[in-house]
Order: sequence, then structure tokens, then C-alpha cells
Amino acid sequence: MKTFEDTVKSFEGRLTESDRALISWIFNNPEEAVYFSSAELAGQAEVHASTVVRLARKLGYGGFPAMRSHIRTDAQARSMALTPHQQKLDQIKTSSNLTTLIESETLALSTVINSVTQEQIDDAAKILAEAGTVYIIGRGSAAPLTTHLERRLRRNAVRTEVALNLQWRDLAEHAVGLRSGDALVIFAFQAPASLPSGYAALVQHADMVGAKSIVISDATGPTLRPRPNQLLCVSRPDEGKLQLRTGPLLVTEAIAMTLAQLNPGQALEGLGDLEELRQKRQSEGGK
Amino acid sequence: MKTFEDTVKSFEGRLTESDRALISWIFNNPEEAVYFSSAELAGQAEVHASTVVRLARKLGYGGFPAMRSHIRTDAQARSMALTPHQQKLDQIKTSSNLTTLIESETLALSTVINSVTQEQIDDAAKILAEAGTVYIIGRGSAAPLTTHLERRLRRNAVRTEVALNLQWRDLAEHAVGLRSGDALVIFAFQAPASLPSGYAALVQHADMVGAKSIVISDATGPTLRPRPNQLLCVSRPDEGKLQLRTGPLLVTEAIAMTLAQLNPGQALEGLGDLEELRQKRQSEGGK
DNA sequence: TTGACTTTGAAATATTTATTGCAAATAATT
DNA sequence: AATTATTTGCAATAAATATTTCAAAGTCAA
Repeated sequence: MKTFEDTVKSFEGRLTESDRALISWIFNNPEEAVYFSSAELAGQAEVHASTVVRLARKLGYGGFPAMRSHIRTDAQARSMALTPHQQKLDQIKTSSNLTTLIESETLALSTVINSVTQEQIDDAAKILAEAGTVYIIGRGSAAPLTTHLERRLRRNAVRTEVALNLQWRDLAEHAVGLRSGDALVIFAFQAPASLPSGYAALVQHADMVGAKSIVISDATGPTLRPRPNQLLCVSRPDEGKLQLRTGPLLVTEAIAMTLAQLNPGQALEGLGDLEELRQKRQSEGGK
Repeated sequence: MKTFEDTVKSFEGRLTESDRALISWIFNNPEEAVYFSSAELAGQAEVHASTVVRLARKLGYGGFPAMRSHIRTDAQARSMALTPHQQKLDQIKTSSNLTTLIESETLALSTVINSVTQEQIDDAAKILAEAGTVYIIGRGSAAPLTTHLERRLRRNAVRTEVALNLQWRDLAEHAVGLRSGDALVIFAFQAPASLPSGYAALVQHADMVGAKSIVISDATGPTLRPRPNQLLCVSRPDEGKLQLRTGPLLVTEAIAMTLAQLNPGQALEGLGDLEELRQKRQSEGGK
């Protein structure tokens, strides 16, 4: 595809001094140029706004907005080039369900790092490490995540309490056990209207009794009130289409891994899960 | 300096559903959001243009242009952080749990296509589509997968029966309901010694009564006896280290999607989950 | 159910941004 | 120096974008 630079290079007509000043300024400041209006651009390049418009027409664009959007396209292409996953994705072109899924999930995963930092992970792990009992809450498409987190925490000998698939209003009774030093982990996605009552009450209650709260959410996370002690928002480019939560799953796993490093003594490495541990103890006891 | 995300997080007033939709879209598509006019943004987030302006004011900006320029500032800061210090960042990245996980999972996902074909997916979906009741079995690290599959099948109005976290020997009683025309989905990972008795009995029983069996497994899948009707093995390059099952999760989702296309009439598209469906029916019945 | 309150969308208005016509200034040609 | 062509800036106009108003629809509590 033809870039703005190509357009300028291949232009056959004559360019005035002001035209050159403009073009030169654009090439020198592409990041700002993409945002500027004709007047702002004119001001920066110290020419008149009219000249900006006339240059755009001269170069063959319908008008200044057309030229600017061409420059924007270039900028996007340039930042795309930095993302290595693009090539990989381009190879997978045949569109079966499986390949489409793989494609979209790989992309989603690679953008997780833009929305969550390792500091947040560390902080969340620290909260869990210091907690007495960890209450885990999630419904709907978050249910698999609660299951996974519970398993991981149990392996680190963390006391857990899970509320699976409850209505928000029914959570109150589960939370009565919450006390100072405990932690609350809430998975909440696509949260338009479903959690006004329950969520707020829950986090408030936690705060009241002195328990820490962690919320793992999607792009709507920042809108949640009241704010938890640690908020992890995993946004994805194609939100809404899928209810696969591989991004949040990864974040959950990262927290668990960090926690395991904080508590190396407690970790039950190498054992499949608690049931197997119990089995083993039973058989040893029976000898 | 305060980012747009900070502004949203610290906002004290109330946010409507449309507000959330907008904010969510912006967080998910920051690169495009910086260029869009209020009307374009409204179109993408499927709200009215007025709402965009109102949100900007609500958040304390002088108007939509002010909000947009704040978002632009954030974007510039982000790209600044990424481009010039590439090497430094790469070091930090590789040393954190989160980025290590992301890298290994994206790699694992991209190799899924080498171990599972769309034909296998289609076949599995066909078995489920024709089944009366689907029995889902998985324990340990497969538990999140069973949870997810159950949800997806329920949305397609498929009768399901889940055995979560049972010992293999206890599965017998769950399987007594199995009859001709039913289907059995088993998630089995790292299965060297743990399932000789229970697994074999289960699949044999299914075969006896005329039910189809599907097994979703890892690289050890081909060693399973007796063989199920459909075996889906998801291998991964670094098997053993992690018990994150994003690959099998993806395969599960692909089956569910294919099934939804086979049964378009039955699919309950757009509904969050069964609970919400029940709620809706109740309120409709109450009128 | 009513009635207060909130949210929303359509249309009207205001504001900003882009474009064009025209005349003055500049430079080039004879 | 006078004529012509070219470029520029101003001001008027057009287009687009943003904002506000207002009525209808929806929500919630009594």
C-alpha cells in the first residue's frame, strides 16, 4: 500500500517553499501530526491554514482530513510492525473455528501485558500470601476461573472458601465469615447492571471488617464502585464476542505462581492435588 | 501524571450502562479511540453521540475534545515507554512471571493446530449434537474445563450431567444413567497410573450401552485403552511444567462453537447464562 | 398502579474545523 | 519598469463536529 511518503515522492507538480516547510514538519513530527487540525499544523509549520488545505489537494487528496487519515494509517502500520505476532497471525488464514479461535486468542493474550503489570500481580499475590482465609467469588463465565484459582491456592496450603454461581444477592451469607486479615477475590466480567447491590455490599463489608479485596475484571473494571484494594483489568480487542477468559486465566495463574514463590515452604510441589495427598496419607496410615 | 484510567477509577459519581459500554470500548481499542470523533465513538460502542459528550462532562472534562486529548496523551506515553528502551524492557519482561506465562502460552496455543484438526472438532461436535444427555467428567486440573463445557452446552439447550472432582472409582454410580444415544466427555491429563480401573470401565460401559465417548487429553492420550470414539490430544512444547489448560480450553470452545452452528435453532444467543434466563422467564410469567 | 426520578435519542443550536474566493504581495519575464 | 504568473493571507462560506434542549421511554419505590 502507498504511504504518505510515497505520495510526496511521486508527486509531479511543483511545491512551494511553504509546502516544503509543511511536509518537512510532518515528517519530523509524525506522532503529533496525526492529531493536529489544519490550523494547528499551520501554526507549527508557520504557514497559513489555507496553505495546508491547498497542499492536501495538490497531492491529490480530497481534502486535509483525507491527507491526515493517510498519515494516521502510516502511523498505525508502523506501530503494528513492532508487534511480532502479526506475521504469525497472517500465516493462519484458513478460517475454521479452530484456527479462528487460536488466532483471536493469541492476539488477546499478547495484549494482556498492556493492561496488567507485574507490580499488580505481585501486589495481589502479597495480599493472598498474608491472608487467613481467601474467599473466591465468580459466576457465569467466571466459574472456571474460580475453580482454577481454588485449586492453585489449595496447593499452596492457603485456606479457601468458594462461592460458585450464586446470585449476587445471595453472597451476603457467604461473606459473614469474612474477618480481619482475610482476602476476597472477585471475578466480575461484563458488569453492566448485574452487580449493583451485591458487589458493592460485599466489597464494603470486606473493607469494614478489615479484609483485603482483589477484583479481576475486563475493561469495565475501572467503573466498579467501591474500588477494591487491587484491581486487575484484562482488556481484549474483540470484547463481547467470546466468553473465553484465557487472559484472566493467565493473570490468575501468574498470581498463583508469584504466591508460590513467596511461600516456598508451604507449597506442595509435585503433588497433583489435595485428593491425591489425602489418598497417600490414608494408605500410609493403613500400613 | 493522572491517566484516563485513573480518572475513571477515581470518579465518584454514578455511571450508566452506556457509560460503561463506552469506557469499556475505549480501553479495549485505545489506538482507534484516539482518532475518533464523538459520533464515530458512539457508533462503535453502540450508544448515542449525546451520551459520549455527557460522559466526558461527567468525568470532569470540559468536553469531549478534552477527554480525547487526555486519552491521546496516555497513548503517547505508552508508545514512548515501548519504543526507545526496547532492550531494557525486554529484560524486565522476560524476568516477570506474567510475561513468561504469556510467551509460553501464546507459543502453546499456536501449536494446537498441529495436534488437533478441524475434522476432529467437527466429529466431536456431531456426536454431542446427536446425543441425548451429555455426561462430562474431569477432575484435578481439568475441573475448570468441565465447568466451561457445561455452561456452553447448556446454552445450546443440551442436557448435561457433570461429575466434578470424583474419584475414578466413584464414577460408576454417575454412569449408571448412561444409555444408548448419550455421549460421554472425559477430560484426562497426565494419566499414567491414576485411571487404569475407572477410566477403562467407564468407556467400556459406554460402548456396551451404545453411548459415544469423547476424550480430550494431552500427549498421553494415545496410550489410553480402550480407545474412545473420538480422541482429541492437545500436546504442548513445554508439557509438564504448567497445569494451565488453555489449549484444551480452546479445543473445548471450538467444539462448542461448531455445535452451536449445527444447532442454530436451539442456541440461546445473547443470554448471559441459565440463571439470567430463568430470571427472565420468572419475571415474564409474573406479569 | 401512580408519581418522582433517571436515562436516552432526536433535533436544534453552537462551535470548531476545513475550504474557497479574492485581493495584496512577491517574484519572474520581457 | 511594466506585465504576468505565482504565492500568500484574510475573510467569507461550507462542512464537520460537538453540545444542549427537550420529550419520550424506562426504572424504582411507595
